[in-house]
Amino acid sequence: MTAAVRTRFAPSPTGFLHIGGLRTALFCWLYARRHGGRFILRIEDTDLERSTDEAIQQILDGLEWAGLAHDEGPFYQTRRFGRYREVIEAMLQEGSAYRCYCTKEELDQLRAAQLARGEKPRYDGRWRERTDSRPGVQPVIRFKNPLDGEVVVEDVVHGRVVFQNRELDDLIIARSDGSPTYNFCVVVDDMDMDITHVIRGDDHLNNTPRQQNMLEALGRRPPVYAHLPMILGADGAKLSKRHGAVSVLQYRDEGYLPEALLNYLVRLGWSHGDQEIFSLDEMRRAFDIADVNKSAAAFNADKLSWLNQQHMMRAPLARMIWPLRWQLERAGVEVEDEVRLEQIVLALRERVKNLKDMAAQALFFFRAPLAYDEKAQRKHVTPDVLALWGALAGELAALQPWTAPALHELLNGLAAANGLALGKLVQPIRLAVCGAVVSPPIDATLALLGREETLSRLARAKAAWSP
RNA sequence: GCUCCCUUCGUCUAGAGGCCUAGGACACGGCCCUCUCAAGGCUGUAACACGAGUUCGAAUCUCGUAGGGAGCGCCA
Repeated sequence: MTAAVRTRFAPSPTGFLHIGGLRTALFCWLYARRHGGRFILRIEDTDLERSTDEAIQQILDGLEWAGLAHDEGPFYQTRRFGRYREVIEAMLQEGSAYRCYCTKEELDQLRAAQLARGEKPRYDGRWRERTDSRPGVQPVIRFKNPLDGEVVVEDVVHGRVVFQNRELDDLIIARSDGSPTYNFCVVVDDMDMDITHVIRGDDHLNNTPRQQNMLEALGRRPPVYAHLPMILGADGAKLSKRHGAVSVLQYRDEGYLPEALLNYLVRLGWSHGDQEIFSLDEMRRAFDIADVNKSAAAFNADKLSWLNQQHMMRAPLARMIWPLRWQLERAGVEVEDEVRLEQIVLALRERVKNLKDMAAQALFFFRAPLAYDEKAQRKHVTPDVLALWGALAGELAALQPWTAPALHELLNGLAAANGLALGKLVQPIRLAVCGAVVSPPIDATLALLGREETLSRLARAKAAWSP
């Protein structure tokens, strides 16, 4: 029996959760779910200067909105300082770590000199074998990295990556104030939390050999590593605020369904034959970390939009209600009637790309238009049609029942009887009730609007349009 | 600068030596459907970075070159 899969997502709360982080979380989550394992959330907040509670909350909110529930945690590194100290003490005892009394100035000087010589800047190990100390200097603790030989990282996505130990220097694992550093905490945490699969961005690939060396010094076998390709901005440059390095919560605000965002993200670097649209369940069943490819992917907002619409068209109506209602509220309209909301979803979901637009397009169902599109008015409102408005109003008033099919029949009949193409009759009506000439089919629109409101808007329009 | 990683249509990708005159999707163009807008159907334009090898045969293997990215912090 193989050990249960345990993955972790370990963001540092120095900013919001963005697309890249969410994708990493998604892959960790999917992999754990796929294998009946556990998904652990760990907050890497050892940078006391830059970590904030707001950022932590944002990350939690973002993951919750996305539906990526963790099974354990969140664990905070700041609450584990005692444990780190304990491990460092042990390493000092058995000689895999040592105190270094170099000053920052000294190190800066060393770096500058190396750079000037065209060398890779790195610590030269000058305190590695010393046992004395330097009065007045608080030492840092460094890990004693092997001097020669190689470290082989067996990466699930990149394959075998070999590093030479002589390229690696003795990194600092505890600052002079005693606080532990990232590369060390990760190792201890992954070890203590029994993480079996470390899935993270490939910007960490270069950290991996040192982490593996530390793990070895601690007497542990390395976990399985999977380094995911980066996500680039639409122009192929590094993701920045302009591109989509915005909080994932902003996607919620813009009217995206989380399952659509996740679907978009899962296809960045991963594929399953020719399939483009995945439900969460399908993703879970089909996903395998071994199918992830190596190259960075550019973010494409058009495709995300398309996917969002596809998911809206496929979603159960009930699932669409709360986000639509939320968007409507943000647009200033409170709606209680869920049946009506469902009908609106039905009428609009194939004509908009997101819920925010859906709410905007739905507004006329709740508020009569304040103005009419002038261009459309010039084009569609003719004396011929206006002459029919009396008859139209009369027939509408008498129509039984007030349903889309009945309305359809009525409009068709009226147009035919007067030798008009249906469009000639319908566009002015559309303009009268919506204020514009874009809406769902007119029969469905009027059916949803109701008889009373329809008649009142027709009358208002007629008054506004009559010379 | 050094080390590591990456390289198929504009973009996301399929492709694991012959199935490839390179497939799908988004976007873009055309046609159809049609009361508007969409959605949908059909269809078109468009790619193996370059150069050497290996092989009967290479998008697929090897080596170079070029381009891009990451790391080299008492940041994570």
